[in-house]
Amino acid sequence: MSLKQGGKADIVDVARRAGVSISTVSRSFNHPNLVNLATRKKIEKSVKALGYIRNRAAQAMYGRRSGTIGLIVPTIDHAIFAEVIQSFSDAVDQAGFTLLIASHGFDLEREYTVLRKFLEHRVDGVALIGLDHSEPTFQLLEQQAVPVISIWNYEEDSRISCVGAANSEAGEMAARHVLDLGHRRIALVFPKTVGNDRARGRLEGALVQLRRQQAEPPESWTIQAPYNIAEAKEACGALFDLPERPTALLCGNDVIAQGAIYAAFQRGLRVPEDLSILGIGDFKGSKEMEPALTTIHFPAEEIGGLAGREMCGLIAQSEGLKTMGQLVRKKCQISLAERATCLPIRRPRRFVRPTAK
Amino acid sequence: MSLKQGGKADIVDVARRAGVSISTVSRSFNHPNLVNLATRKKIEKSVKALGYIRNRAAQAMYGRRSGTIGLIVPTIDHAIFAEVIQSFSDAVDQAGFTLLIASHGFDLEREYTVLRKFLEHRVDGVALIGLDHSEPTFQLLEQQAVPVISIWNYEEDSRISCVGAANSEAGEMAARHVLDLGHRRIALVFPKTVGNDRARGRLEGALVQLRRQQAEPPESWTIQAPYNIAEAKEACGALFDLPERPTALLCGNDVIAQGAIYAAFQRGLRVPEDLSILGIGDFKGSKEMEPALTTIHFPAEEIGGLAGREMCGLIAQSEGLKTMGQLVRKKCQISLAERATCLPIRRPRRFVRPTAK
DNA sequence: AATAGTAATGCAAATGTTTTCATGAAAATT
DNA sequence: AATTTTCATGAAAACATTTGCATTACTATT
Repeated sequence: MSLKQGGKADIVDVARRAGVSISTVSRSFNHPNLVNLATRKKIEKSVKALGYIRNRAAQAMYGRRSGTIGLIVPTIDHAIFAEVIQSFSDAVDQAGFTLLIASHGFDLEREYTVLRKFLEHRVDGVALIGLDHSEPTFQLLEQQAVPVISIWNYEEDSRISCVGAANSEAGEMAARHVLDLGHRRIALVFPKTVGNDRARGRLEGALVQLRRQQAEPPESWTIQAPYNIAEAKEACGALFDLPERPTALLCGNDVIAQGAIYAAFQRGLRVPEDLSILGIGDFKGSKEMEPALTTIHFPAEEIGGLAGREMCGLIAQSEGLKTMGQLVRKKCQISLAERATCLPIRRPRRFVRPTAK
Repeated sequence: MSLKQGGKADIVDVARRAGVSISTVSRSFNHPNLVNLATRKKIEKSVKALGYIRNRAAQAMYGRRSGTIGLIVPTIDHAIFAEVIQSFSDAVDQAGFTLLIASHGFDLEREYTVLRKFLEHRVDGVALIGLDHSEPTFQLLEQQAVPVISIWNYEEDSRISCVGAANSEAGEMAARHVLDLGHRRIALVFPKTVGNDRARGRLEGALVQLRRQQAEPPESWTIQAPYNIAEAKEACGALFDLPERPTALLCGNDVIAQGAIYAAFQRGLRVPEDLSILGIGDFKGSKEMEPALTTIHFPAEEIGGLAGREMCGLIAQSEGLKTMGQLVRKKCQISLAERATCLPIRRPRRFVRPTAK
C-alpha cells in the first residue's frame, strides 16, 4: 500500500512515507539548505525506497525552465554536423540541460515546423545551423522571444546571435592558396547553395578571389555535388573526363574533396602531382588521409562548445531581465592547413590558357 | 490588453478572445470533430492573432504522453552512430515524437545518469545502443516499466527488446572470409570490449572461427584501437613495423580499417597485394574508397528505422494494456561485401592492380 | 523575563492543460 | 405533441509540482 502500482510514486507518496509535507520534500530538492539535515536524510531514504523520480513536466508547468534546449540541424548523418552536435551537446549537458534534436534535411519549411514543435515543448533555448532561415522562422523566434543562437556561420550583421566562422573568408582563403601556388586552371565543386549560407558564402568568397585575379572558371568547371562521398566522387569523375582538365580543384567541403581524390585515383590521376585538391572544413580524419588533405581548418569542436556555453548564457540572461539583451556574435578563426594534396605549379602545362584581360 | 506581455498567450487568452470556454478550445485541438466548424474557425483565428503555442508540459502533466523519446548513444560523432541516429530520428519524427539525445562517451555510469534525467522528463520510451548496461540501468528500466529498445546488437536471450544484427556472426563471417582466401597469418585490430557488446561479439566470433581452423593470432597480433582514424592509423602502423607481418588484417570496424589502409599506404605497402584488409560495418563511403573496402555489410539505416518504428509500437502497446508485453527481437541480416581490399593468398606475387575503369 | 530574531516546516494558491460529467438546444423519432 | 437522440458547449476536477505566507519552536539579546 506504500507503493503505488506501476512504480510511479509521486511527491506526496514521498512526503507521506517520510512523514513530512510535500513542501518540505520539494524544498529539499530545490533549496536543500533551507531544510534540516535530518529531515533531508529521511526524505532521501523515502525517495530511494519508492524509486521516486521527479517530474520535470510539472516543474516546467509551474513556469520555471524546462531544462531543455532544442537543436535543429540540416542532417545528423554528416561529419560536419556530427562533430559540432557532439561538442554542443557536451557543453549544454555540462550545464544540466537536456538536448532535443531534430533534422530538417535542408528543407527550411520543415525547419519551421520543427521549431514550432520545440516551442510546444517549451525549450529554454533554440540553436540553429547557419543564418539562412525562412521569414516565418525569424518571426516566430522574435515573437516568442526565445533565446536563440546560430551555429557555424559568422556574419557581422546577422539577424540572430551567432557563433561560427566566416565562410566567405574560407572560400577566399582557399582560392588565394591555389592561386598563390600558381594555378590558373581551377575548377569548383560545391554543394547546393539555396538555403545554405555556409556553402554560398564559401563559393562566393572563392569566386570573388578568382575574379580578382582573372581566373574565374568556365561554366563547365563549376559543378554541384551533394553532401555525400558517392555522388561527389561521381560528379568529380565526370569533371575529370572532360577534354580539358583543371590543374586544381577547390572543393566546398572535405567530404567532396575525399570523393574527388577517390575519383582521381580511380582514373590513375596522381594527387597532387597531376591535380591539386583543396578541401574546406578539416573534418576528423582529413589529416590522416593518404595523401593528407590540404584544407581550410574550421575549429568545429570549439564552435560547438562555444555555442553551447553561449546558449546557456543567453538563457540565464533572459530569465534575469525582461529586456532582451543585445545579440552576441562570436567569430572563430579559421586557418589554412597545408598538407599533401596541393602542389605549386612549376613548368607550364601543355595547355596554358592565356590570361584573360 | 488582449495580448499578454511577452507574447506568452495561454489557452484562457485564446478562449476569451474567441468567446468560448477553454474546454472548447482544448477540444478543438484534440478532437476537432466534436466542435462546430464555425467555432473552430473562431478559435483558429484567435490562436493566430495571439501567436498561441500549446504547452506540451501541461499536457504531459495531465498524464498523457509527453511525446518524446530518449535516445542514449555512446557518442554522436561517429560514422556508425550518426547514420543510425539519423534513421531512428526520422522514424520517430514521422510518428510525431520529439527526440531527446544524449551521449555517454562509452561510460555506463554516465548512461545511468542520463537515463534518470530522461525519466525526469517523462520520455515515453527509451532507446539504447547495444545490450551491455549496468545493473542499476536495467533495474531502473524494469521498475519504471518504460518501453525500451536496444539498437544495433541482436541476441536471442537479450534482457530487453532489441533490433540489430548478430555481431558475433559478423566476426565469424569476417574470419571465415580471410581464412577461405587462404590466409593463416591474420592479425586483429579491435576497439576496447569492456561495456561494448558489439565489439566483444565481433572479436569473439572472429576468435572462435580462427581457433576452429588453428589460426589464432599471437598476442602481439591482436591489438586494440579506439574509435577514431588517427589512433587506429597509429596502432596499425606499429603493427606493420613489427618484424613479422600478417598477410591479412581483420578490423573491428570500417573506421579502423580505413586507418589501417592509410598506415599501409604510408609505409608503401600495397593493399591488397601485400596485405588484405577487412572491415566490419560498411559505413557510408566505404564502398567509394580506393581501393574499395571489403567489409561486412550492416544495414544501419534499416536497423535505425526499424528500431524507431518498433519503439513507437512498444509505446502504443504500453499505453493500451497495463501488462507489459513480450519482448520483441528483430534480427537484421548482415552480408559479406566483397570489394577490393582482400585477395586470396597466392605463392608468387603478381602485380595486379585492381581494375580501374 | 520579555522581546526580537531565526530556523524549519506546513498550508494553500498557482501553473496550463485534458477530460468527465452535466446541461441545454436542436433534430429525429414515436 | 411528447419523447428520445444527437450535438455543442461549459464547469470543475485532476495532473505534480513550486513558492509566498503563516506558524511554531527555539535561540539570542536586552
